[in-house]
Amino acid sequence: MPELLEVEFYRQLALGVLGRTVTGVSVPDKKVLVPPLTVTGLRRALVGRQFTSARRHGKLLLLESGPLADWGDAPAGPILGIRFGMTGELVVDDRSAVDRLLYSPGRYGPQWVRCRIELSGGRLELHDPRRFGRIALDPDESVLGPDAATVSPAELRGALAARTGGGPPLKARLQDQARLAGLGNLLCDEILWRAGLSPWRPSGSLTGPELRRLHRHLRATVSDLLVRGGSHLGDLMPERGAGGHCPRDGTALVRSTVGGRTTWWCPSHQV
DNA sequence: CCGGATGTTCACCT
DNA sequence: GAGGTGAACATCCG
Repeated sequence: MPELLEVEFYRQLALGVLGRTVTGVSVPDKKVLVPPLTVTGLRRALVGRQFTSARRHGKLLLLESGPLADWGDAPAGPILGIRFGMTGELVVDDRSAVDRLLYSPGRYGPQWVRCRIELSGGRLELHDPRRFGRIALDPDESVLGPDAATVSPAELRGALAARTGGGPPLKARLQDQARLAGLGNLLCDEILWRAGLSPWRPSGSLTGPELRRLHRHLRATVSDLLVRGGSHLGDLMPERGAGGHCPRDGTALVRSTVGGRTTWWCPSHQV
């Protein structure tokens, strides 16, 4: 997916639908709806309302809807929650937010539109070739940890704290959305590479200075790659593959599986 | 044809 | 209970 950075771009794109009225809903792929949500349920929930805000929590995009009428006491509508899975992309009025994804635009297929919300003057669509994306109403945000883009040093320390032993590998814990929301596979590799920390370090084994260093690089990497335009534009990314070398010291990168995900790291300076 | 892919979840071990 | 592993999901791409 779409990690935190891409979802943030989607959020910015979604700002363009605020204040416009939902006129219809179609769901070419029913699988995207999280049970018990149905097409008619989604339609009844949204048609006639306007989206009032676009928020993001980790990799979850949240579109809040307003009341059906402009009466002062009419209740606000539900929150539309969108998860993008591995290949999901938001398209608003036929515009996408990200230049390059794995299955990227330029290769748009109408067959990949999994959900479409018609709005006055246009539409909001979820494109998703691989069909891991999901849409829910009023998603439970309480299951998510603090957002990685704004996490404080104390919150990061808490997220990495181990209850038993040294804890799981650092990278596995950084990707645990219940502890810290928003980091995915690529961002974690880039952050750990910049911070000079091995993905295998037990998450609870970091010293005070190492925690501060990780926090600094985490925040800096997120803002840096937000400017660059995506998770795939990190310094490590071009070397992240067979035969790749560390851009910092030239050491051959090592491929491991950490927390179930392919991990590329420098055995020389990531300790 | 095969392996792998920016993710989540569940079953099954230890 | 915590944590690890592997598989499943589904589809496309190199």
